[in-house]
Amino acid sequence: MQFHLQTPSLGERERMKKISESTIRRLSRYYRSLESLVEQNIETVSSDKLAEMDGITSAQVRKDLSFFGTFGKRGLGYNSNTLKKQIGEILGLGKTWKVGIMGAGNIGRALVNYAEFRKQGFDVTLIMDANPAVIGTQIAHLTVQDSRHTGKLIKEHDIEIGIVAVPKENAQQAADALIEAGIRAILNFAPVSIKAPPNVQIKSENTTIEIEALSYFLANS
Amino acid sequence: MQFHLQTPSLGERERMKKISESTIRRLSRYYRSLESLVEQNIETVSSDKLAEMDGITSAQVRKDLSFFGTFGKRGLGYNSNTLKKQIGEILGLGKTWKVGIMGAGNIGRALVNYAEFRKQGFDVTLIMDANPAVIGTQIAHLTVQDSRHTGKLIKEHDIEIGIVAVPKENAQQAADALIEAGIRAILNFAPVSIKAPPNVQIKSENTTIEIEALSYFLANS
DNA sequence: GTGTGTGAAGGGTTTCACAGCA
DNA sequence: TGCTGTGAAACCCTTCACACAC
Repeated sequence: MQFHLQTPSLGERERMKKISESTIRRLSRYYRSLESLVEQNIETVSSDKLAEMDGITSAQVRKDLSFFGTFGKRGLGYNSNTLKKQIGEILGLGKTWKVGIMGAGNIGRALVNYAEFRKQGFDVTLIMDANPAVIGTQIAHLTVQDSRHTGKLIKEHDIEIGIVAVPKENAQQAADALIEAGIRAILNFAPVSIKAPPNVQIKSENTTIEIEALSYFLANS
Repeated sequence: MQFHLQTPSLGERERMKKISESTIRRLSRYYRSLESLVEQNIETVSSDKLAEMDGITSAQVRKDLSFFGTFGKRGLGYNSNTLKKQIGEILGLGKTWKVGIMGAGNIGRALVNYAEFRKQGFDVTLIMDANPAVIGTQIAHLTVQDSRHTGKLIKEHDIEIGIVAVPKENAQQAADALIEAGIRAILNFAPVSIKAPPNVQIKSENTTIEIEALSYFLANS
């Protein structure tokens, strides 16, 4: 892949200065913007345009990209489709990731049907719950499995990313079961922070925090 | 309220150095941790303990609080219940905020029933959709309203916080309708960035970004 | 001329370390 | 003694500004 000629390899990148969390998140945004440009058949894009689409500065866009290689043509800009693929590669979207969900409540069920996931290569192939009344029921193409067998199920389904979608009281326990089963990347929807060893990556989606930030804004302006 | 004696008033705070987004988000986390301590009848807490619960440093906790006043007793720590109330006050949780949802799909429906919202004083009293097949149907205690009447509905229900839970193609348009109706705080669940005038605050919940950050981590380690 | 890539400057946030008070 | 509150230092991230390539 031509891409690899201009981009540092994984090994090199590991030796390099650590890439910041915010850069990664913006990359994900650029990716989405580029997707939309490609759909509209817009072949070329400048850092200025990309910045405007995401409400940031063009210098930020160029700096973010510069950590991973040089992707543009001076005086011209970037090829939308090529840049999209290159960012996709950086983000690890080149492969399909197998995703397993812990908790078949509102959130768990919604995520099984979340079209954006499959579109980006996240394949939900397992959903588990502890409630006997829920185990065995069908959610789209999946049958809810018994979370007492987490270890076995995770291995059988080759799950690489775990999602915690259980009530906050059980969140740590659910995460522990996933980690125990070898999962090293967890997306947590419960409104508590989860403890994990440093080799396990946890990201949280916490609606309460977002809406309280809005509350703060409204209360203080 | 005794609290106001030691804490800068809104007016004072406005004149002060702007509080960072991350500080606000951490405040929201401390609030949740304190809630749990209060439930366990733990009366006193140190910045160290609070930090440990949230996986950060104690200096960070003390610094965050110091922007708003002095809440602790040297050599002792903080009173859990008092600090909880004080942070709640800062975050504007002293009042009930009326919330309106745009979009009665999976996410919209899940949010109507989200217990954590009501618990923190966010009261969902309106849900709207554009689809005639959905308008008029019941979701818990709410009847789905016609989004063509957004302006009127928002005013009738005194909505202060809007939630965008429509497909990404319609997200900007949905936000525009809310802003047009006078909404100044929007929580966006669509995976696109929304443009708004500077006096309107937008927070986004973007699951795709979080899971792609996990993908990056797995692909690069 | 146009827009990228990037060192250097600037700004902001976190961590340090300790004075001060219970 | 123990833990808070906080200036100062360290660190990190963003913005600037311009050489350079197309």
